[in-house]
Amino acid sequence: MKFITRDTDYALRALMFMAKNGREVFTVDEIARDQRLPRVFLRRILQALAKGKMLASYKGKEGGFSFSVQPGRIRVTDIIRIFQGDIDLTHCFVGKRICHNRKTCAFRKKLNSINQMVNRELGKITIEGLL
Amino acid sequence: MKFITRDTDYALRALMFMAKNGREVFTVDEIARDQRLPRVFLRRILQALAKGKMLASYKGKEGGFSFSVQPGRIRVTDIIRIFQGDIDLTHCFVGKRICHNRKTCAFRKKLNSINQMVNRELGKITIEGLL
DNA sequence: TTTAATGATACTAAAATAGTATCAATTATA
DNA sequence: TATAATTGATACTATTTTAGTATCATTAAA
Repeated sequence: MKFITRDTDYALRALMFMAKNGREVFTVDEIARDQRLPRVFLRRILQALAKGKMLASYKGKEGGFSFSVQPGRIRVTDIIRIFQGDIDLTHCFVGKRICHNRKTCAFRKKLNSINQMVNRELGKITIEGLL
Repeated sequence: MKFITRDTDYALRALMFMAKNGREVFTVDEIARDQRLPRVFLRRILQALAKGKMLASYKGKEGGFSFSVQPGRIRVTDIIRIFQGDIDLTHCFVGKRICHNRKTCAFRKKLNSINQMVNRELGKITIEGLL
């Protein structure tokens, strides 16, 4: 059961690396080298983080990526959301054919409360907290 | 984020159907027909449930499947376990390269406690409880 | 103007999931 | 005892998702 996909994983590693080395701007290449991650793939990941407003990006020579949000304010759930969408454990009964009574369904209620709990707890952990 | 795969889903539906129609023995075909599930696939699913000791199976004419555990004692987690393995949300950092300090890692601790909670809560719901 | 960076996007590869096909073994019953 | 109706086992195919590559365009510093 895969809860964290590789994009999320690599993103977290990259962000942790950046946070640890409190510098300003990092290029894809230096992160990839240090963390031993596939460059081109990592690049797309950092681009996504930039689109998701977690990082700022600078094109051209001497360019790279820097935090646009403090590492202490980036939650694990924010990263998961960018790569895997909202955490939603309630996509259970495919097509929902069985769930006529979605509002009263005990299973769904239970899944919902579990879901909230997972979100709440993961929302407490930030990049900084991971160091 | 897919928490429940299709096997698990179909298995739950089939079991709910069986539990609802308190009869003894059901054939794959009648369950498939009623629930509109792909027969051959469903068959493999019921076979797995039999291997997992949730159902008893009877070969030959007039054969089929029946509960070998009361529906009130079959937990959702039992079914998930059969098709998706143990619920484990802690498979995070691929290869664990980053997690030197696995014992002290705050993230892992958090994931572990979330995991326990999910298991505990889903362990409270049985097939009977889903009806 | 060159070089070192990201932006965007199309493509390929690998793995997981979903589903089919088929033959063997078993059992009730005509 | 032969037949038909079932599950057991297993190999195969198809689809979808995940992982990763290739490449050209754009930007900006030196």
